[in-house]
Amino acid sequence: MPELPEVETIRRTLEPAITGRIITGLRTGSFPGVLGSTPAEVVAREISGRTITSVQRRGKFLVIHLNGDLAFVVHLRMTGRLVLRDRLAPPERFEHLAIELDIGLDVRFADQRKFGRVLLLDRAGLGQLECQLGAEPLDPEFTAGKFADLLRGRQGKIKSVLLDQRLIAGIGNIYADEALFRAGIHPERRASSLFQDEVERLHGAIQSVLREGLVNRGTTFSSYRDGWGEPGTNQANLGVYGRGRRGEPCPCCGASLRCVVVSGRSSHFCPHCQPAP
DNA sequence: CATTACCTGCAA
DNA sequence: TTGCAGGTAATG
Repeated sequence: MPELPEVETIRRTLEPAITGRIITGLRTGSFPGVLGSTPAEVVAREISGRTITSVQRRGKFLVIHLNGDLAFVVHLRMTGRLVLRDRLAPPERFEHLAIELDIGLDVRFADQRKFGRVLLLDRAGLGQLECQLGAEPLDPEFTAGKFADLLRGRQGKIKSVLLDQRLIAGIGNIYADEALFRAGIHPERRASSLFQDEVERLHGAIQSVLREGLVNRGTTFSSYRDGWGEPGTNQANLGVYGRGRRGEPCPCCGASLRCVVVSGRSSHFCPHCQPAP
């Protein structure tokens, strides 16, 4: 579900609604492990009375800053959701956590598969997170030249590089396949084998698929919802993702799309537009 | 690098 | 009933 466009869409829906609000309480459900190893009572005591000062995103992480150098760091993994609900609204399906705000609103975390986490971190914890993450692909500093530097000398497959959060933070399986398709590059090409024009095309394709995903408020196949619980519409904008398994026609040339496993992930591509290495 | 584990629901 | 899922950490 949640790659950069989805997490950023959630951030944009939450930010105006919860910035400046005071946390009044915390509720956990049947899976307190959502908070990591910190007991819920400890988290509740630490955050109660604190003000939400900003809502940021870094890669696929959502960061809810509180006054006094603490922050909730949320990772949705595959099926996590973060939604705003009235205090009196019935629990979400698979709800594991509710952060209660002073205006009668809850920030609720729900996750069918229990992979996602909501961690309370201090300044040191945020520093560790930051140093594990690579470039922000939509940041103006992420130029084609910087991208080329990342690829230089890398023997791994280009798709693995795109998915490696230590190199570029925020791309997942959907947008990786879409960017490679748009750039006409096979997912199993070696990163260092790309020619300069291919690097530039792929750089542009990464930015355009992410920007379009944002404009369309994310891709919803099943579980993804924005901060108000609404689905995105970018699924209608995809060229190859999810279509290789049934051999659907390439939207560009009509060839039968294919699906192979690359770095453990299903990878959809057009054998004609993206020639094998 | 490739495989497995973490979980659960859903489509084939 | 089996296999698969938008992610990542751990393991061989």
